Amino acid sequence: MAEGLRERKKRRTRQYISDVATGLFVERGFDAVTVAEVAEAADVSVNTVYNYFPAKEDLFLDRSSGVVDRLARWVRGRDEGEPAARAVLRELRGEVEAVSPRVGLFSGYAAFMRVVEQAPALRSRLWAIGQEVQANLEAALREETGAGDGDPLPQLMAGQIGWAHSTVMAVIGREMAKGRNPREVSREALDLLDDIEDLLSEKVLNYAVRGAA
Amino acid sequence: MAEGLRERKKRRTRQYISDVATGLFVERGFDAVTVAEVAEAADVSVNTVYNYFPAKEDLFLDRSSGVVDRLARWVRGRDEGEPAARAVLRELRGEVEAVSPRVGLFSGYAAFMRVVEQAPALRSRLWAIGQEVQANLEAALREETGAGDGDPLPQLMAGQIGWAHSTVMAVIGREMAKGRNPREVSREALDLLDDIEDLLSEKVLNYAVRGAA
DNA sequence: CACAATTTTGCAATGACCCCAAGTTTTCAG
DNA sequence: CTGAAAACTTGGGGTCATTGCAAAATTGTG
Repeated sequence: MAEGLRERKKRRTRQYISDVATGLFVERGFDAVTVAEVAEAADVSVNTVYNYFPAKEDLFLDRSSGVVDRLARWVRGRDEGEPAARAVLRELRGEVEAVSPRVGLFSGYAAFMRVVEQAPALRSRLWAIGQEVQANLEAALREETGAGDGDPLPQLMAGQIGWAHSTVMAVIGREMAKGRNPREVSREALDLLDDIEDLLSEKVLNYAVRGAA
Repeated sequence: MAEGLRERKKRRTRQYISDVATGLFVERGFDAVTVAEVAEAADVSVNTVYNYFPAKEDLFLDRSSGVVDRLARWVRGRDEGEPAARAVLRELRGEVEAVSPRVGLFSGYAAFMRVVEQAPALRSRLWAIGQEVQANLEAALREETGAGDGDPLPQLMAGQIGWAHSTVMAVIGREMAKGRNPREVSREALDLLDDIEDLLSEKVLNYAVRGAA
C-alpha cells in the first residue's frame, strides 16, 4: 500500500486549493483575485499556497495535466509506416471529431478561456507551456529519427507541427470564448485542419516515417 | 518653431534612462537590477521611469524600434509579381547576407541576448512583440489580398511566414549569445533559410502575389 | 515677467513572492 | 504504543514592481 495518508491528503489539498482558486478567477477575473483571497477561501495560509504552486498562474493553469508531452506521445505512438506530422493530425482530428474536452470542446471551456484572454500573465504562461510541448516534440523527433545534433530538421519539423497544433487550439479557444456551441466549433476546427494540412509541404507531412533508414 | 525644447528634452531623457538601464542589465542581469537602481543611476525618480516606460521590460526591449511592422512593411513593399512569403524571405536573406545589425548580426548582440536568455520576463515579452509583428502581417495580407473576414488563409499564412522569421531570428540570437562570430552565424542562417524555404509548401510560397485577381 | 500646461517627485499603498524559525502532523523504528 | 525524525503549515518580516495622488519644479506663451 505504500505512501498512504500523507500523499493522499497532499493531493487532495492541492486539488482543493486549485479548485477554489479557479472558481474565484472565473467569477471575478485573474487579476481581481489576490493570492491572499485564494488562501483565505481555501482556508490555508498564503505560504501553503506557494508551497504547492510556484506562481499564481499555476493555480489556474496546472501544467501537470499531461498536456506538455501530448505531441511527443502522439508521435511516439504513430502507426507503422506513418510519418510524425500525419500522426499528430490524425490524433488531433480524432479529438476534435469526438468533440473531446481534452481539446477544449466542452461548454465550460468558454469561462476558462475568457479568464485567459483578459489576463496577459496567463496568455504568456500558455505560450511557455506551448514551448515545452514543442521542445518535447523536438526531442521525440530526434530520438525517433536518430538525427545528429547538427541536424536542424527536428527543430524545424517540431516548429511546423507545433504551429499546426497551437493554431488549431487557439482557434478553438477563441471561438469557445465567444460562447459558440462545441459541436459547431468542432466542425469549423475540422475545416481548419484540412486547410492546415493543405498548407503543409510534403516534406513536413512525410518526415519521420515509422520504419525507415 | 513647433515642438522644440520640451519635446527634445523628453526624447533625450527617455533615451538616457533606457541606455543607463540597458547598461546595468547587461552588467548584472535583468533580475539583479531594481527599477530603483535604474532611477538612481539615471538621476531621476522612480516615478519618472514609469512615466516613460510602462514596465521594467520596456527599459530593455523598446518596442518603438520599428520592428513590429517589419514583416508587414516587407510584404507591402514586395515586387510586382512577387508573393508575400518570397518577399519576406528575400528581404530577410538580404539582411542576413549583409550581416546587418538589424537582425542581430553584430558582436554587441551577444551581451544583449544573454540578458534575454536568463530573464523569463524578457523572453515572454519578446514573444508578445512577435505576436504583434504577426498580427500586423496578417492585417497587411488581408488588405493586400482583399480576403474576407471569414477567410482563414491570411491568419495561416501570417503564421507560416511569422514562424519562418522568428525561427531564423531565434537561431541567430541563440548562436550570437554563444559568442559566435557574426559572419559565421550569417552563413549558418543563410543555410537555415534555405532549409526553411524548402519546407514551405508552394501554397505558402505563392500566396498574395502582387498583381493578381 | 506672470500664468497655464507639463513634468517630476515624494509618499503611501497594494500585491506577488521569498526566507526563516516555530509549531504541527504523519511516519516508523523499537 | 511511544518518541524522535521527516514533512507540512504557518506567522512574521522583507524585497520589489507598479500605481495613485498631490505638491513642487519646469517650460512655452503672451
